[in-house]
Amino acid sequence: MRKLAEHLGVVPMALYKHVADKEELLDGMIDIVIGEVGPPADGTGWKSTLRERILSARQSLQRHPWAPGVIESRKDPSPAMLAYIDSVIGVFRAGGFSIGLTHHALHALGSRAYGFTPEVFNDSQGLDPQVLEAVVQQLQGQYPYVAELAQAVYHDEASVVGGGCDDQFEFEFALDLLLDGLERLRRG
Amino acid sequence: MRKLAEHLGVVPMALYKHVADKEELLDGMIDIVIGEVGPPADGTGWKSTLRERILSARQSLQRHPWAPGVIESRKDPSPAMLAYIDSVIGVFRAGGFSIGLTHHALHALGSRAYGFTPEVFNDSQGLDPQVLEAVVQQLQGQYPYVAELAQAVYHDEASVVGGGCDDQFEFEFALDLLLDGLERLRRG
DNA sequence: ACCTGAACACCGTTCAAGT
DNA sequence: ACCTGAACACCGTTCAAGT
Repeated sequence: MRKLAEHLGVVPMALYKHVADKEELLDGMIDIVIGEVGPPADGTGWKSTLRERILSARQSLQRHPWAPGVIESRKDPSPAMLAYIDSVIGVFRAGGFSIGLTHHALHALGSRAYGFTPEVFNDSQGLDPQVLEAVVQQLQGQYPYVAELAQAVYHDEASVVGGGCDDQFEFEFALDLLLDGLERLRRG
Repeated sequence: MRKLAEHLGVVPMALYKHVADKEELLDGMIDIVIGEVGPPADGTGWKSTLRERILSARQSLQRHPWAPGVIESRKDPSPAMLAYIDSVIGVFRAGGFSIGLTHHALHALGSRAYGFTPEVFNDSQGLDPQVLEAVVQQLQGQYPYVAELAQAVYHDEASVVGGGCDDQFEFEFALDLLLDGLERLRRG
């Protein structure tokens, strides 16, 4: 709040005439971001409709790196979140999913439904080949499998793409794994 | 830090003789939690081995509700995290997964590999039927699909289990969706 | 080796007051 | 209707000092 006030050239307490507290501010910020997500383009089957929509949400969120953390910290869904999730449920239902399966599907997608996945291990940024070599060397003894994986992901791909892994690919990989699995369950 | 110090009946600064800063304290705390996870019981195929291990990790984490949030906030993996993840990779590799597919699999599992999923919508706690009715009534207009789902999850199941959804079931549902999909890719 | 006290640089937020 | 100033109740952490 203090930083924002300073940025606006105003005293901290001036903000509290426009916003009840910090939580309300964050709620509003998220509402704007989610509101930027385009509507679902229908007519191509539930899977590709949902796929495009989720990837579109991902694009919106990528313009605001702070958003995932804030979204996770919300305790109640804001109106825009409800509207978005309502339309996602709508896609499932129109695609022939039962209410129960739709419910499980939402849980399975988790935050991915909003276009992001909170990453516990971050291996996406580029790494100096020399630093990598040293790290791998250190891991080798106690964590041989981690070392092997790090070697493969960074070193082997480094010559081609510049090292590290492709976040977009990983996101789509997991998304498709889930969507394909859900389609199978829907049919069964 | 101040709360912890008070809890220990000591002045805040006394803690800093045992720990460099708050981050180091949190690192140590999650090291202990991850260390509690039992070793993988081998000999039943990669899928059930990994399944049991992840569900065991989940059990450990459930004893410490603060753990998921702290794990996500770590920027570098602690030794126990590395050891755990090393053994998970080991299960994949022993099961015949290529390094590349193992890498994608880890990303797809995400925090689920550690036994938790950060939930963006929390519908697990029990709800007063009267409150539910009022909420559903309000949602009906603007968010019909959300209303329908809330109705189904809370009301219909309320007569049987007491309302809300079964976190354990949802976790296993998503986990199996991913593991089954990975098995299919491994074969292909 | 371990603990203490006072202080610093931060937070979000209240309250009473100003225009 | 909007902004201000001083203050409160918190944080994590430094520094110099005590046993």
